Amino acid sequence: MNTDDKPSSNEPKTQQERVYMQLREAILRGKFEPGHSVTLRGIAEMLGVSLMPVRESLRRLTTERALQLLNNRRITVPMMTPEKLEELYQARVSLESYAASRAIQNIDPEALSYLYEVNEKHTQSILEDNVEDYIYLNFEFHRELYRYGRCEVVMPLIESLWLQIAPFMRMVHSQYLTESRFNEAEDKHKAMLTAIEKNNPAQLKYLIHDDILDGVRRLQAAMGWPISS
Amino acid sequence: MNTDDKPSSNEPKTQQERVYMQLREAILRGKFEPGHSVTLRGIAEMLGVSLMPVRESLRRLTTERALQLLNNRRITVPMMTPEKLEELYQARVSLESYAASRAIQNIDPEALSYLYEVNEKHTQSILEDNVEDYIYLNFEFHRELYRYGRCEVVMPLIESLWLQIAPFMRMVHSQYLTESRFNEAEDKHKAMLTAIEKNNPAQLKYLIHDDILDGVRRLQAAMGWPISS
DNA sequence: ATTACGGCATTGTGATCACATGTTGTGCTG
DNA sequence: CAGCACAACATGTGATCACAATGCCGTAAT
Repeated sequence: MNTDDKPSSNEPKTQQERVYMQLREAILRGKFEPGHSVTLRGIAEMLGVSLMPVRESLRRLTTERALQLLNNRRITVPMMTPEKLEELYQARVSLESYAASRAIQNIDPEALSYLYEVNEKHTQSILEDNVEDYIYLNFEFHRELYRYGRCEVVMPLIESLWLQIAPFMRMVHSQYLTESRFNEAEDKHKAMLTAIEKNNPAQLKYLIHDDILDGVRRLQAAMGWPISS
Repeated sequence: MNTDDKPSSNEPKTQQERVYMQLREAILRGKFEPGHSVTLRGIAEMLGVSLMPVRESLRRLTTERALQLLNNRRITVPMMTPEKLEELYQARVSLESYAASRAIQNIDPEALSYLYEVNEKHTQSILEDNVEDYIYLNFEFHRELYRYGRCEVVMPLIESLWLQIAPFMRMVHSQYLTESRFNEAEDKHKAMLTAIEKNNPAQLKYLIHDDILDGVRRLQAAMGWPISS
């Protein structure tokens, strides 16, 4: 009798969903190298499942532009170009600023403390030189923040953008290390939490813009590209 | 020898691609009714193909949020809510303004004349009460405009948003008829083309915002929802 | 008349095979 | 040694079957 209109449950029921989540997390951890090709049978063997769940998962990921389906029927991790990076930057700023401005009014003390906790782990990952944790926890912090904006339309778009830049976050990280060691005073995430506590949406949006731009600048530097305005 | 790195060719080679394009166009024509369920075998029988291409196509469309996969394993056309509409509005304005501002500098006279042509057909569809053409040609005009922005990242996001509102454009259209007949002076698309000719990005962005907002308002009215600011 | 139960039909998912296409390696030829 | 033809392999796509889960509907008990 339970018609159960909810779009989907949280715990994956199908293998396809599990495979998708695993691949997704792997991408968001920077485990996928740009330009490398991904094969159905390779993934299937790696995860110990048959081809079908992998097929559907990769179809999802190509739709989200996390992977690319060349017309030689080969699936690869897309490369980056200066033009794509510029677009990713603009789109992230627009959508994430919006998500943040919606979230700021719904963040209660409990949520805030959890954000502090995530950021603490993020900081730890930097000190420990754990690159994959660094990449993943950065996204996790942003996701946890925007979560309270309840953006059921915008959030999937943002996550699609994340999947597209994630493979290049290793370069951002390495650039991080070469140019300057982690500085507590420059903890942009912590500044965001302060802006939230002071209920200052404008400041929060500025910090998000700055945070995203910072990553873009590092990636441009690591790629040897000219730094945009 | 041709490695052919281009992401995909224009002409669909696989059945899955053909099925996807057909379903996509059907959605962008308003042929899919909100709340209705879509079945694999139903589509397969309708299009005369087997289950596999349909499976992959529907997986793509659910990823783009054009369709919804309930946890009863049923695929349906999503309903609209005031909150979703608000998000769709904000996201469309942000992304389409950006796409337009990028496009305006690349539109040559030839492109402009084609845009006039598309808009002419769009106007025709209104006068002929051809609802599906009206819905589709509206998107087609915007797509053709943004095309010259060469937004390979942002464009897929915009199209995802279009797929989500398309099923509700019939209501926008009917509201169009009830409140006021088509007025040549109110042809927003023509005003956009004028803004392009005068090379006025700010005006173009304003007109796009206004055009999108106009549709949102009509939908809100048709749904009996309060009109947002 | 209403509700609960049970059997049947429908539906998405998973598995397996066949196949067209593209890739790679190898040996022949100039 | 370079260039090319051809075979062997790898890979995504399509088709078909099996199956568990879900929905649907008629029947019967209260």
